[in-house]
Amino acid sequence: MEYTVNKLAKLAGVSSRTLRYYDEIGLLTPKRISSNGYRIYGQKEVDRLQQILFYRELGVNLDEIKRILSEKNFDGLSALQDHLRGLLERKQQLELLIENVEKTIKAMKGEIIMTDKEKFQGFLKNMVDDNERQFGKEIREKYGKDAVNRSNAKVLGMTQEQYAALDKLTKELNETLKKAVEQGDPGSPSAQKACELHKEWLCYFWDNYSKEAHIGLTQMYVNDPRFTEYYEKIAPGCAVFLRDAVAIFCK
Amino acid sequence: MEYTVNKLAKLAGVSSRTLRYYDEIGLLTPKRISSNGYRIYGQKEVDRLQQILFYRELGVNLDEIKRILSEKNFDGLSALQDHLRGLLERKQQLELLIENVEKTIKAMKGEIIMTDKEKFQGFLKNMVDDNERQFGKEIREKYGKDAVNRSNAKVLGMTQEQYAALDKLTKELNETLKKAVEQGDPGSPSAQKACELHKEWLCYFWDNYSKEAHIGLTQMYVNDPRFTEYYEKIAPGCAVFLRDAVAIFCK
DNA sequence: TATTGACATTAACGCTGCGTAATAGTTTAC
DNA sequence: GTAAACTATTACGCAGCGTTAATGTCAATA
Repeated sequence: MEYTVNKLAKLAGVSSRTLRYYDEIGLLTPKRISSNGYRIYGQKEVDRLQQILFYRELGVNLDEIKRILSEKNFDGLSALQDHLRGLLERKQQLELLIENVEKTIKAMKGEIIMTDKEKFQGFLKNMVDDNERQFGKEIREKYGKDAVNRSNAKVLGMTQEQYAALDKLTKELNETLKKAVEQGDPGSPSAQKACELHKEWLCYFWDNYSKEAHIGLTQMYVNDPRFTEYYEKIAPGCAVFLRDAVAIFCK
Repeated sequence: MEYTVNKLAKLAGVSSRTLRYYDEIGLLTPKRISSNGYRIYGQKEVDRLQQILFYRELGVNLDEIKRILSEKNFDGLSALQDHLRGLLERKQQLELLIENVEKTIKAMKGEIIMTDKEKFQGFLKNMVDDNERQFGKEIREKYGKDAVNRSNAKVLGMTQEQYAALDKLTKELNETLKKAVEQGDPGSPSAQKACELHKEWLCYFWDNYSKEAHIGLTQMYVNDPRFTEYYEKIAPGCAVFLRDAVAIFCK
């Protein structure tokens, strides 16, 4: 049985271009060239193509396949074992990458939840203010200021103590941070204090803290203009400063 | 602070070629070009490069990075989530590949152990024959023929029963296979019987049998000339026939 | 028999993200 | 003043083909 390029291509499920390419690189040369210049393949070539595709499917590159098939002693086993090592390495790298991306996404989400909460706090504050303007002390008389706060806190899914503590912590963090930035040294005690506070603060939003995530998050502050902007409001250069400080803090 | 290519390159830990390339594709254009034609980068460019490298580290391609950074609303989160999906897909493909390679390696090892055992059997047989020729019935008198066999079997790490059973099974398999090939139909009862025997036979070498591995192994018989040769001795076209029969058998 | 459509051929660019020359001009250091 | 160190542009190379483009050949039909 003899085949032209397309016949063989269809038989093996590859493109004719692929066969020409394999001819070009000397991986699979036709049995003969007919008088009209057509490539003619025979049974031996079909078999060899099968072997080629077999290894190709396993991700072996064409040069390697050529080597494997050309070697008399045909040690496909150790070739595949080498290949497997490469694949496992690639897998490890990929897994590392995925882990990083997931961590980053988590950090971003943490930030978004936080900013959402802040927005929501602002919204509630306005509502309370409006209520107060509209109804004067009525509301306070009915529920008491603490009751309103309690309700706000509840909506946010926190106990009032937590809420108050977070509020206090946020202010403390921002102040400490501001002062530290003014001093200018990311390694200074006040900067490191700010890092400690930032870590505490983070734990309000994160289920599990890790140094890497902390470093990643502060890098995010620098990379993402939206977050940078937020921190620029506290002090100019604050995002970069915090990142550098946290890098020292986590070392 | 202003930087020429190499300054910025060293600062960011990339090559100057990379920066020129980023300029070429419009990913990072210098702040200005000085009178001598040198690229001059400013602080803004440094920051942008940081962002670029941040995403690059996560495996995002340059076009995508350009898109992310150019978008006003800068939704890095969903971009990363998209990216993550791609990565997970790649991981899955890679894992599939690894599984296949491992399976193939296992099959090859099974075969090699088998061929080694065959060689060893041949070797032992010769030894026994030689001994018999040299020492006539001396050996048999000393240990008895069964004792020699027992010792042979022991060297092979099998009980004598196992050894005999395997031997019998191998012969039965080969005969059945030969007849089936002569009949020519991989779906025929005798062919399927051969498959059943081949499965049994395999279980002498494999700890855990699977249909996929069985199919993979018989494909190996076709792909690997060394194995093909072995089966060709039983009957012409035997390897291909067995593969096709097992494909039906495992269906 | 002339034409058409399905095939075949070679040659060439394109993709990704740069590495690596080659060639030539500029700035800096001694 | 000259050499060393830097800058620039241009362009090939990498892997494995996909994809035109321009052209030739074969089998079948009008």
